[in-house]
Amino acid sequence: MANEKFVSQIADIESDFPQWYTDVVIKTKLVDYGPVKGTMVIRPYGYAIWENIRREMDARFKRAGVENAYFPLLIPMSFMTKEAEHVEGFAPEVAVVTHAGGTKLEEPLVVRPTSETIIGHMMGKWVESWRDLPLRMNQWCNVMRWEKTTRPFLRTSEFLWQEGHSVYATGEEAEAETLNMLHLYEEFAKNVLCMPVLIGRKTEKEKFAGAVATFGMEAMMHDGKSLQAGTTHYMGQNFAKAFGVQFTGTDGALKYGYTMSYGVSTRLIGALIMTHGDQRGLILPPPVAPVEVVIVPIAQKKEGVLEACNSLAASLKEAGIRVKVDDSDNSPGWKFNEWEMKGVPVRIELGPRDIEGGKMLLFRRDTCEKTDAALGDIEGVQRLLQDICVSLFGRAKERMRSRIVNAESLEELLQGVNGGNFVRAGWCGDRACEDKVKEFAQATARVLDEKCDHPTCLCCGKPAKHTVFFARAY
RNA sequence: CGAGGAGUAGCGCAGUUUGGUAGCGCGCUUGGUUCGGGACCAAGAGGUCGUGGGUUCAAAUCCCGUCUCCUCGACCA
Repeated sequence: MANEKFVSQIADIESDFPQWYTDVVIKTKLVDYGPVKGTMVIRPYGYAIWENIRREMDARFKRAGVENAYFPLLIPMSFMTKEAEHVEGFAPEVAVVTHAGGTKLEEPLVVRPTSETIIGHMMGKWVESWRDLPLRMNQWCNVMRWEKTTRPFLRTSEFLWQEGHSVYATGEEAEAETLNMLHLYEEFAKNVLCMPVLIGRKTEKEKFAGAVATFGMEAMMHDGKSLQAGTTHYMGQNFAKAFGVQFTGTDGALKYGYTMSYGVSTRLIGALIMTHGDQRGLILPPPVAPVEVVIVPIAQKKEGVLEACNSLAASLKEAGIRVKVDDSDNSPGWKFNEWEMKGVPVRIELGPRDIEGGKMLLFRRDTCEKTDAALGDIEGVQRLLQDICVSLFGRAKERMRSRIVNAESLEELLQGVNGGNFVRAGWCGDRACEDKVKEFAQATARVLDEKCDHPTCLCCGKPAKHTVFFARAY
């Protein structure tokens, strides 16, 4: 059987999903564990996925008019303490530099867990007039949060991300941008990651430390658990006031700006793996796959086989497809399994028989179906890649749709999440009821639905203020 | 920090009960035959047994200390 060894070494996909996940990530050589606890070394294949995500995301930011900038890794401790809620939220998980240059520092330096404070500090210097607004920036960088438990990509002490930060003259504009970026993320998830998401506002409990409102996009994993795949935050004037981000308006009055921020991280790679992957390993959506098409020569030492493969590869490359010819000395069976495990969307098998008959064999990773095609049918390959995108999104969307259930009581909610569902339920808005849900069903409020169509709170029975998507989360 | 488990070759493990030559599988190296779903043969390289101390003629093995990692909880993108 195909992949028997691999499958036998990993835990069952449904019953022990996190272990499956970790094994797959390590075995497919996306990452290694780093020497420091909770850190990962991202290998070239894994990093190439991130580079593709970054390229696609960057293009969208540029189109939206956001420019890239860079701010320092180390932040003075005093910056962190300027916004009360912010420091309270992040204090437990920051790494602090106390010594440098062989002496103890007068003021400790925080390794950034996020850059609101240092960017707020610089915005305070850069913004003077209404003409300076809006100021919209993004940075690609690494951040560090000393988490207690970690898992590659999903939660690591250090991770790569983009964080966008903007300041506007009015709250309405900043709030609108918060939603714009949320929708940008949603579109990105759909078209680049082929991953359906739920978007919406977060509860007070789940909101970013120091924000007025937080919005999130949540993706459903194979096992029905939820993964926060991106967030946007509206800060109001909280950070502007803490860092003196003031400007003179058209009326000559001195006013505080309104800030917002948004970010997605390498966690998206984890989301991809857990959304699309199967027992054979990864399934990567073509837009982010480091290799979109792998060509496996059969009997590659025979006259003309490698030449035919290389020539086909050249044509595909010409058409803008990321292609690789696996001319290594491994057996074809090995190569099939290796590249399936690594999630390459399309494999082309090309041997003496095909060359003679002017054919090639196409294998699509999402359904594991094989079809014949005319040798050199580049457009056919392009169509197939396109079809894989549609099909991946379609089946993930269908899975999510079929796994959203409604509940009117805690018992129903528990039953729902136990069955691997997202559960829609009414909520009165009280923190106590939210905590009760966590305690009773280990489920948390992921996002609030736009409409409220449940009459009562599932917990206390009082009139519902919101309809909430509850789920167990990673 | 609470509970449980594990440290022996690059990886996965056996050996520990009952002290006595450092083992197995995979991987790696070399040569050859192969190649349409994880091929085969032959030869070879590779180990401070986490670490400190103790008992002993003799410790991977017994005793005491210590460090690290993993899983589950509380915290979190």
